[in-house]
Amino acid sequence: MGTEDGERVGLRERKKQETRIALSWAAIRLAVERGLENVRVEDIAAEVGVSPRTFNNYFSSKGEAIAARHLDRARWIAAELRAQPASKPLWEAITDAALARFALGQEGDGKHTPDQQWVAGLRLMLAEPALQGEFFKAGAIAEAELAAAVAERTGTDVTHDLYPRLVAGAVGAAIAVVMEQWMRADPPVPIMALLSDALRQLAAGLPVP
Amino acid sequence: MGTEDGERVGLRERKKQETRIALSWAAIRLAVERGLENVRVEDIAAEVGVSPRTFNNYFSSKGEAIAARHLDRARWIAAELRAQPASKPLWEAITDAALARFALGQEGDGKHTPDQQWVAGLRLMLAEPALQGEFFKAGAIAEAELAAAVAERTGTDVTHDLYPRLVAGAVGAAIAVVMEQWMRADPPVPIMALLSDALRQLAAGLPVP
DNA sequence: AAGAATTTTTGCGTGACACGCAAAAACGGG
DNA sequence: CCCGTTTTTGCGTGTCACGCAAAAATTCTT
Repeated sequence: MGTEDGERVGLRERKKQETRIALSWAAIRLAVERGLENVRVEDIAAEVGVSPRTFNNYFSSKGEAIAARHLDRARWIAAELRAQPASKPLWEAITDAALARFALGQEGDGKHTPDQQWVAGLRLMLAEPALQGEFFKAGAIAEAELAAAVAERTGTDVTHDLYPRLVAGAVGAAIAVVMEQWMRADPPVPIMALLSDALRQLAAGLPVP
Repeated sequence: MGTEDGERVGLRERKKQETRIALSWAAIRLAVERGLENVRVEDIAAEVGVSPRTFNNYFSSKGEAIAARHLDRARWIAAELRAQPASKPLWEAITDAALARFALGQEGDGKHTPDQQWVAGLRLMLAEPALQGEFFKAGAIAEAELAAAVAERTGTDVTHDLYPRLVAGAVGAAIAVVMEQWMRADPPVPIMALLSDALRQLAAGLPVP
């Protein structure tokens, strides 16, 4: 066991992550192009230049592969919260953390969003019933990590106290609602505005408007 | 078409609902007893006295069958909210509606809970990764109905306003957290207490305790 | 009440999938 | 440059979801 914990990225791990991500993106791209039903596992594997059997070494289903990108992205929110200065009040920190993760796709100029692919994937996951389960499951995993981060920050206990998971759940729900709303806003509205608005309402106790 | 809208329950629909529910319960019971992996669709169908093919006329997967009971139960919360007097403030109405739906399994006497089966199913759905997706999906459907009820009551618009879905999402998350906490509370704690506490915290803006 | 018209159930066939297992290939370290 | 470990791959198997059309059941019509 040569290196300690600090440098855990063996050149091998790196490679694995790369194919993992490549498989995930390939799955999304193909599903968006031809529709989920017209994509076989075989196609995804071929796209990445890997055997069909190998696909199942990374993901146990098409849906999991597609949701993987969403999961990774959602995980980062918890990490971002931990990175916030401890002095910042909780809700402010949460808002900043969430906003930091969504600083994308909001410029209206000619610049084509690089995450257009991700948005398409999101739209797909919300539309296809076969994917919705995986989508929510990913959200739940991210919420668990967020709950841990909240517990850390507030000095509460994830297993005994309701509070951290309550916060994580509410925030997760808010993000989900915001993303959905943002995707079908006909006169496009900046996602940051929606998000900070939603979180503000949450922290205000969701009073009847 | 003889009867109006009032009596829409044809004797036929009734029968369908019955087999649907029977299939669902059978799926839960078998999965709880032997573990999900050791239950084939064939077994569930046999249990109800119906052909395997018919099972798939009702549910498109084992998971969906198991989650069906949860879905039905969750749906009732929206209905219960609509039944609350319009004069009651929103959060009070929501709390009462939710509590009404969970007035079960909380007596500590020798009486064996009739919903023990349901609790076992719930535990199963949270434990088995293959079921979690369906579980959350059911929650999302119920949340959508709850959002509609909230919109009705508050005079907001489900499609344009963030508010009703925000409330529904937060309440859904709270219920999920409460159920999870309740199921693994070692000194059993009444679910009603947990639930009203969680909702109170929500309505208070989730201040750091 | 008997036949007609729906609706539901069923059987069969098909395409796809997830996964266990063991051989083969790739890779990293000494 | 060879050895041990990890990863990839091929193959076989059991399960599953679903389309389709015949058969059975149930409701409606007159």
